Amino acid sequence: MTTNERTIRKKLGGAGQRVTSQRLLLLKLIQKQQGHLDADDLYRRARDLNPRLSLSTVYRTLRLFKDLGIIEELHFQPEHHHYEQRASREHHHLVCLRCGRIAEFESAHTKGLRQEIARRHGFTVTGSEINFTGYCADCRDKAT
Amino acid sequence: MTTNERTIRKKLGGAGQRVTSQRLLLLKLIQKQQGHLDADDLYRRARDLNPRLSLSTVYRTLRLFKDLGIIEELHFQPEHHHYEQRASREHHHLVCLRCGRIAEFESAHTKGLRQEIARRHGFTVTGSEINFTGYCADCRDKAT
DNA sequence: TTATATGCAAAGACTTTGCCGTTCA
DNA sequence: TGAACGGCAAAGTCTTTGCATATAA
Repeated sequence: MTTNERTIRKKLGGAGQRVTSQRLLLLKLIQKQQGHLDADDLYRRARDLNPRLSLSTVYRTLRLFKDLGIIEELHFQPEHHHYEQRASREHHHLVCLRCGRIAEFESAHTKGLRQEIARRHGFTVTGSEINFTGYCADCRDKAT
Repeated sequence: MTTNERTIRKKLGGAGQRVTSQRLLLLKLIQKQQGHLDADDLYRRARDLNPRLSLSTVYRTLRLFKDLGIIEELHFQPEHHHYEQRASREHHHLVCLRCGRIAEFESAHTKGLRQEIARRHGFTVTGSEINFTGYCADCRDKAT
C-alpha cells in the first residue's frame, strides 16, 4: 500500500466513507496527472483501466473529493469544470487564450489582498480563485 | 434618446450590428440593475416589458454584448454565468457562502500581481477574474 | 429590398438522479 | 448482514442551433 493510498483511506474512513476500487483508481489518476483534468478526461483514462466504470461514478467521486477537500474545482472555461489535486501551496492560474495551456503562479501579493479584504470589508476569506487570461510567452511572439 | 442609448447605437452600428428593440431593452435592464444578473433573471425582467421576447434572444444578446465588450461574464457559481455591465474601474468579487451576496472590491494589489506575472512568466495579461469566497461581516457574526 | 435578427421548438453539452444489484465494513 | 456504493439509463439544467418570419438599414 502506497503512502498516498494510506492517506486516502484515512480521509475516506474518517468521513464515514467507504474505500472502493473506483475511488482509489480515480484518485490515483488525479494524482498522476499533476495538472488539470475535466470529468471527461478522467472518465476516459479510468475506462482504460476499468471499462465498467461509469461516468456517474466519476461525477459522484469528484464531488465527494471536493467536499472532503482532496481536490479543488477550477473554472477556466465557462462550459465545464476542471479539477486538480488540492495543493499544499496556494497558487492560481494563467490561461493562454491561444494555445489553451494553463500555467500556475504563486505570489506574495495575494496575501496582501486577503488582508486588505478583511480590513476594508470585514469579509472572512475561506477560498479564492484567481484566473488571468492572456497570452503566454510562446504565443505572444507567434501572434499575428 | 438618452446618452446610454446613443452610446449603444454607436457600438452596435460600429460593429455592423443592428439596433433592435430587444437589444435596447436588455441593455437598459442590465444598466439599471447595477449588479449581477444571470440569463434567467434578465429573461424574466425583460418579459415583463416585452412578453414575446425569447430566451434565445437573451442568450444571443448576452453573447453579443460580451463580444463587444459591453458586459463581462462572471463565474461565481459553477452552474451558470452571471453578467454585469463592464465597469470603468477594474474590480473583483467577494462571494458570501452563507447569504449569497456579492460584494465588489478594488485593490492596488492587483496591479502588482499583473506586473509580477508579466515579469516572472512572460505572460501578457488581457483579462482577469478574481473571486474570493467566505463570509461577509453580517454572516460571520450570525454563523454558528 | 435584403441581409440580419428574432421566436419557437428542438437539440446539445454537461451533470445529476432513481433504481436495483453489488460490495465494503 | 446491512448500509453505502456503483452501473445504467433516464431526467435535469443551462445554453445553443435550425428554420421560418419579421425587421432594420
